[in-house]
Amino acid sequence: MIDLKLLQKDFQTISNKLSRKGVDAELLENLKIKNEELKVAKALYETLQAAQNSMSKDFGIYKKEGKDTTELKAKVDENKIKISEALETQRIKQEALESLAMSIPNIPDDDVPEGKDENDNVEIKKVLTPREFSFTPKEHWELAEQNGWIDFERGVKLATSRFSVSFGMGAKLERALINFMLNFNSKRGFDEVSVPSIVNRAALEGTGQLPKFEDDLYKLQDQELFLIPTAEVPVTNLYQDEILAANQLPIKMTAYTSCFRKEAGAAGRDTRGMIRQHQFHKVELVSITKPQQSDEIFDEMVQTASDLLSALELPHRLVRLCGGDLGFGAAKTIDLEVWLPGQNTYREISSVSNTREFQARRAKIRFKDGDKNSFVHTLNGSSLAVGRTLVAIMENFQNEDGSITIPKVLTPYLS
RNA sequence: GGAUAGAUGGGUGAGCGGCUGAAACCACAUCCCUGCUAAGGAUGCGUAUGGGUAACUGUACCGAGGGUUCAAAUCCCUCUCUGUCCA
Repeated sequence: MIDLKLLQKDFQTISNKLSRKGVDAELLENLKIKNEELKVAKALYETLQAAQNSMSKDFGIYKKEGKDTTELKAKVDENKIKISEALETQRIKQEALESLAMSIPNIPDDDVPEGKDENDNVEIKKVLTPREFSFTPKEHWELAEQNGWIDFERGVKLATSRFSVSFGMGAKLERALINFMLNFNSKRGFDEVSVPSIVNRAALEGTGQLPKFEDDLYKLQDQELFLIPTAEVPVTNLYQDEILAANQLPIKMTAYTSCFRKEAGAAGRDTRGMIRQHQFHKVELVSITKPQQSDEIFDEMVQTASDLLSALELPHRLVRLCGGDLGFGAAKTIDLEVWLPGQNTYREISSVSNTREFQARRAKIRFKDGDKNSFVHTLNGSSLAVGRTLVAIMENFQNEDGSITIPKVLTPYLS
């Protein structure tokens, strides 16, 4: 959630910044007005309530002293009607404000490039050089089927389209990758956690998936519970509504979970293969930091994901997302894109974001900042998407006969 | 699924419907005293939000949501969660 005080104080700046994320100034104007209206309504209610409280106190004193309370009672009853009216207006204003405020995305950092969509993202650097093939490299689905690693039809049989099944070495490799990634991240100081795959509405509101993106989520039929679209949700919300001690920070965590996404609006995109599935494995990094250390930790997370790809000998590049491509909660994001020779292109395999205090404000995650409480910064990033890593391994390590060489670092995990 | 007990501030744990935003203890912070593997004393110490330069002060919050009342942590209802017992 954006800082309403800041909006009130420096409307133009906020509005300019958010316009880069495609937020209409009118919407913000509206938010500002709603905020002011709420303040007025609250002030009225509180004044009336103060009067009521003081009269009630008098009432007690009167009774004790045996004085007549008829007149006071009349006054108090009259005031009571005004209070209930004032309270109702305040409640309506509050709801209006909240529902609007919760749907406004985070303010992008100043160094976020201008741009409309992914075509305006800015490459930072390439890491490792893609190998030269003496033959035409195949795409991963062909290799996956040829090697008997992945069965797309049977996934559909069990569930629906965009589900797949891994067999044999395909399944083993997935498991090896998960373990390798978790160990790698642990060595970099990210503590391993294992969390629920189902979360409640408050958790999703905390990280920003709700209320705006309910269509992307799988929801349980009988309860207000959802399948997680990313481990970011349960892991970040671990500290929801808590005030952390300054010396607890930074908290750096890594978690493996399955992720579930409806991929609404992705019709026709990546329909073939396992680039875009409804269920996929992912190892995530989440950090909770003091504001002044979040940039440093952000870089550390990007570096960790990049080093992980390098350890797997996968060529990749770092891309700074432009304003228009930035996610709802992100102030800045760097994507890691892995080279896929079969597709002859770089594809997203990790996305590292600093949400600054956007999620912390929603999830009420604070820390003791000297003698006052401040919001923490929260960051998240994949390290890495397992399915896409498997895809990258297949395409980069393929041989002319369609067989696949296993990256050296994974062999200890496969014995 | 049924029965029953419970849910209070960082922790333990009091709390007659009004003087309770909440005793006490622990923890924590600052200071004092003293000095030896310690102890003692003083003060402060919940969260959010409004007003005020500040001192200070208004409002709300004792699992959540409703209700009764001039007045609710305290009474009533519903729900959630936890413990125990039964199936």
